[in-house]
Amino acid sequence: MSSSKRPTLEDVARLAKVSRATVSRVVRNVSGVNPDIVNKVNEVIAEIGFKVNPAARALAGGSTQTIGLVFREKLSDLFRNAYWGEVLQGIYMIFSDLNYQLTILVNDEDHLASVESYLFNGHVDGVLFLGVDQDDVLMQNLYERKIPMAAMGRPARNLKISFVDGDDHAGGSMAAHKLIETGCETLGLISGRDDINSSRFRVNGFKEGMAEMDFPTTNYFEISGRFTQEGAYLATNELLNEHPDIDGIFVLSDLMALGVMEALNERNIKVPEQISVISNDDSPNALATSPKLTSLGYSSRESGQSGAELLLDVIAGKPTRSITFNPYLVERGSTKNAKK
Amino acid sequence: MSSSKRPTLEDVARLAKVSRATVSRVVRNVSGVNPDIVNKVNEVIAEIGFKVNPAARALAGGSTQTIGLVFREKLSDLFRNAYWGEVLQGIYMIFSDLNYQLTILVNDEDHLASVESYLFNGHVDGVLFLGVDQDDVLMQNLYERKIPMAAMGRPARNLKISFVDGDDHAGGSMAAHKLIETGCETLGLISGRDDINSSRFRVNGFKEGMAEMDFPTTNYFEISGRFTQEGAYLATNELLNEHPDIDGIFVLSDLMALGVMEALNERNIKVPEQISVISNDDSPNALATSPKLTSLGYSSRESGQSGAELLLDVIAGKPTRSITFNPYLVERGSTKNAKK
DNA sequence: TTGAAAGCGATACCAA
DNA sequence: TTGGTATCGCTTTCAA
Repeated sequence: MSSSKRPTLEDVARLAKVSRATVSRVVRNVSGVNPDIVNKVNEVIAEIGFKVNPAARALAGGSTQTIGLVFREKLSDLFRNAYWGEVLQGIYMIFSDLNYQLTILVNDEDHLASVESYLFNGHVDGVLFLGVDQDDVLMQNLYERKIPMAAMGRPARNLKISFVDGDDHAGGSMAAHKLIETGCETLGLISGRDDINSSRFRVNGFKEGMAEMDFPTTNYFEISGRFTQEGAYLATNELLNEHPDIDGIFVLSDLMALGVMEALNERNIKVPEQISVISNDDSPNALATSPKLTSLGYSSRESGQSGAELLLDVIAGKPTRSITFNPYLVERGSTKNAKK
Repeated sequence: MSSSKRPTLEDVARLAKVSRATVSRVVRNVSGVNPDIVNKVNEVIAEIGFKVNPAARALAGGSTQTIGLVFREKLSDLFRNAYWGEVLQGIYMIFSDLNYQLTILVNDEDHLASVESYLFNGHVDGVLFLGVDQDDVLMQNLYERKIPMAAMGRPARNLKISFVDGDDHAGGSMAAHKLIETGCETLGLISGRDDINSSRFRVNGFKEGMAEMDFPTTNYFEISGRFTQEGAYLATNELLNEHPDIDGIFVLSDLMALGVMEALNERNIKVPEQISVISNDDSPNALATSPKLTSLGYSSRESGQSGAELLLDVIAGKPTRSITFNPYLVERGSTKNAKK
């Protein structure tokens, strides 16, 4: 009796005794259809288990129901950073509820051309950037083509796109205050990469925090850990070789903090007795060390949700906007208590 | 002059003075087309920058060029496990070269229905499982519908599907040998979840290893860490409370090992002097502890590549097959040297 | 080996 | 508010 093929709009139309156009309207929730007809059509749809064919829809000019997720790091690096897992979880929650598919795109030199061609060719309804470079070619190009997008992280200033970000500047400042308040007298900062905005912002915030506390700039030393565990390990050793009197370290990510702790451990330096450490992300990585890390964070899962919602708004044609999350400091074992 | 729209097959056909059908053949690399024509067509394609429209292709019954990646864990948990990053990196390498898109699917209770409907509705050419449950409803259902698939990990025995796996049994055995050889006399094992095959296999392998070494079963204790860091932390404490004389621990994943080390640290137990620890995965997580973890591994990135290739074969209609990677033991600081 | 033409299953414009 | 219908761009018989 029933054909072996999947039911189509046409089948629904025939059974409901209406036109395909009407069924299409019902399916897309277009207003202005007689409620009785809506019910009738929905009944038939449920009965025969109709599902729109996304390929047909896309071809006919409708939405693709897919979102391009652009990662800035190699996937293997990405997965070392539990922070992104939280973000992604938030993103997935929003999109999967709306039946959007997420497709993985890696924004590195090897894949730039293919990713770009993919994105330019109408495969996606919008693009969400996980992390932003200072000078992002892909983002720039997509921007020019007016492809709907949003970013987790602050884009270069000349791009008017929606984004969500932690207030990195404020976070950096908080770290400085905390370290100084707990008695540190010589500070080291393990930075990430200057081409990444959030990295620079945190550094600047840290400096401002020191200034606010009238901390002498001569007692402050900075080095890059390149946002990798290994890089931070090396950086820490270099930093301490040159400035053995450092007693407080601010490191810009939990992942790098792993490298810092490793170096400190090897040197038999007690944390926080000899050196206090403040990290950034408040990710599960911050719990993996001993002592556990005092870390700056903001709700990463929630921020992922916000990013998804921002993108959805852009796709819907709403104006771009941005959301900033205030940082909080989770005090764990790697810092001392504030002095009176 | 040039229309603002993307060039289509038809445009190519016109310019090359052949039929659409012929162009289609050239594009799909179908054999039996006059070489001269192939060249001509390819020239035109390059010239006007033609790209096939995937929606049209899919609608017309061709491939979708997308692969469904099925994750078994919540994304936030997944990202705590650097192991999967390596696997995914390998997978991405293969598929991105072939212009396949990867779409993220999470196989948990909340999403089962939507994921299933997505997969059943011809959105993908094939499905790759990242991790396998003992009793995987989704896999079972896809199997019945004969949707091309492959798995990272060993599926339930009644499903004839392609998979790649480490030899978990052998790995478990190696761990037992190593621990016993280095002088441990009371062994604890932090298992994962019994419903996950690789977990059970490792446990069985471990037991067999003990038997081979004539190790008394009365000196062996087992507890589940549920494959989470927190779970392993709790499990370790419970285990040591009941059996304080344990001097060797085998824990089934690096992630869980983080929890084990945390517990050991809190108890001021020296590793490996008082307790030796062997972990499993040889992932970046194994480097995050102090001392670093001796861990069982097999090339995870390579295995990801193999998984991708296996799936591609299935999609191409080749028979199912499986690949087993032999485990190796990376000795780091958490174990002692073997006694003479 | 090549071409003609019939779909594939929606969307959206234009009338009614 | 509803329906008719052209259209999207490609694949795939079937003939020639």
